[in-house]
Amino acid sequence: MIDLDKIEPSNFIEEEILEDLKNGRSKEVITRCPPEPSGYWHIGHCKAWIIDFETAIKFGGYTYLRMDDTNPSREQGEFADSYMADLAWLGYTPKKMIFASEAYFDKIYEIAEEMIKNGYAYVDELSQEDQLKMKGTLTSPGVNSPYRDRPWKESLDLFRRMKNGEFPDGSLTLRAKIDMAHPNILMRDPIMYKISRQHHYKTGDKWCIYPIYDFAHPMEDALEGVTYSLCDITFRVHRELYEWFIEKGWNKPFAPKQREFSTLNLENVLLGKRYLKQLVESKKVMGWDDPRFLTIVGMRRRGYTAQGVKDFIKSVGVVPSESTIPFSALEFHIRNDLNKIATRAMVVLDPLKVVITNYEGENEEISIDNNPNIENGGAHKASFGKTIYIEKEDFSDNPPPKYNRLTLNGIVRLKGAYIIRCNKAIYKENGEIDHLECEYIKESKSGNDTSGLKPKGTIHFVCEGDCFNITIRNFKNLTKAEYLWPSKALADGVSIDELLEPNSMQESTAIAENFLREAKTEDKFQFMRKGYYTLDKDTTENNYIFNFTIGLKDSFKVKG
RNA sequence: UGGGGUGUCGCCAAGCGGUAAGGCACGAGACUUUGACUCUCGCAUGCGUAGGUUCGAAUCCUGCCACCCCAGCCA
Repeated sequence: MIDLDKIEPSNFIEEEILEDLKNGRSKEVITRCPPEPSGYWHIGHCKAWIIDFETAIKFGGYTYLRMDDTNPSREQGEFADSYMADLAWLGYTPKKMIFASEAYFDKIYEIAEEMIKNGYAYVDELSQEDQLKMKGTLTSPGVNSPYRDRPWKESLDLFRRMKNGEFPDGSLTLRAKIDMAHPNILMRDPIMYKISRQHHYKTGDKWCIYPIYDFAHPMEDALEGVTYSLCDITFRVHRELYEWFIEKGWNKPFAPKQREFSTLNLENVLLGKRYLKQLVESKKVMGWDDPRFLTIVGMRRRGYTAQGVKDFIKSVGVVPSESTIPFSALEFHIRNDLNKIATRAMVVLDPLKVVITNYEGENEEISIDNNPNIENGGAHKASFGKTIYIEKEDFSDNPPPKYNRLTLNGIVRLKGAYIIRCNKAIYKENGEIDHLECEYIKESKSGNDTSGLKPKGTIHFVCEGDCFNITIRNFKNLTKAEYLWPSKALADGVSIDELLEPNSMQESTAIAENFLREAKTEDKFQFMRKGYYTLDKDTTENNYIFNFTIGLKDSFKVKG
């Protein structure tokens, strides 16, 4: 049993729940994660699901995964499995996976009949256009339908015949009898059931009438025993209707509560389903799991961690007010988590050959810590020898101020190995550097340094004979930085080609220490001094592909 | 013009009548065999605005202003 006195509510919803629990309004916290199975989840959905699960967990309750599949024209069954996988990745296990259609259609229908008998609902014969005309406007009241006050027996008979398929699609509707002059337009006799002969992926052709969200959702919540139905702020105005249906349609001592929080708005991120779909279908990206997408599968392939995503969502907070989050806030949490878990490795992205002139014989073994931030994090073997490669940018024959790397006649430490001094740069005919000639300081071996030398910098390297070529997929933001709101830009008429950042994915080759051959798909690494990378699923034995996840912070600034 | 929601640092966000937490970003410095990490310091006389109540107001009251959402047989 949870000790209520020990719970610290972290937002306004939790405060209310705690209060309910303490005064007996609620006995337990049961939430639901109700996707409409019609597309892939993205980081925006994550916020809602994380709140659903975390809220329940905090109070010792649980969460159902409920497919909100009341509209046969939109849903496809193929997504259900992907949702389970996405939740598993986020680290959540639903109490049960439920298909609303399968589990509740019969009961919701019975409730509708009861409501007709109690005078709370009627069958309307008005066309969709006429209903719209009589709805009124934001500032003027609506007009009652001529069928509004027909005897309940007549409505019940018509409703049953609707169900039996006696009327064409769209000809009749079941409407809630509330108030056509209500200031909240949603309360002006909203539709509860429509006639639609579309094939449903789950219930097949069993039904030709389908309940509308506003009626179906509160009934599903109630039937399921959900105590807190958490949703985004869009539904704030629906709350009044939700409560009306609970009162008139459910009317039992227990009643679920709907509470709302604001949606997640991330700058520079394209999330609209139709736009992503367009990019996938036109092959401008690799698929729904393209690492440039912030779909869950995309983030996963990019190398983001579930923990990082969760930390980010939690940092944003649960409030009812709209907010806009800069992308750097997400990056901070991803980097932060990766720093804790990623294995360090040495990879040279842009190689410059270095010959150690005073080194003779076989390569020798050196040791690289897997992660200096983890106590007893272990280490792996690498090599040092006659020929090595360093980054081109780690050498300069004309160094800017405060340059801590290798210079002509300067010294630098090779990570995990020796201090070297550069004696000579050999140039090609075109003036570019071809390779360097350096000497190593024998008594400066890592962990055993008696040289007394104090180089200002440490650089990474790989050793010939103990390395292999890998493919790097470099990513930039999918859309141009000047479009803070990509979806809005598209809606405003900006073309997709104008919006897209050119060459946001580019492949290159790099040289990696042999240790990386052991990498498995989705393993996460920090290529020291460069950034975080993860092994892509496209990897083959002869072609290791690493996706660039995110760079390290870099406070070195070259002036001028 | 009706109804609902929201306004606290560049961006999030605590605050719930006792004198503005924290994080991101940014800047300065220390440390460092990753220019990472870590650490230290700086960063709102001010809480949309105008009044009022109070010994005391971001918090209570009143008026005004700004922004967002709502008229699918979508969710």
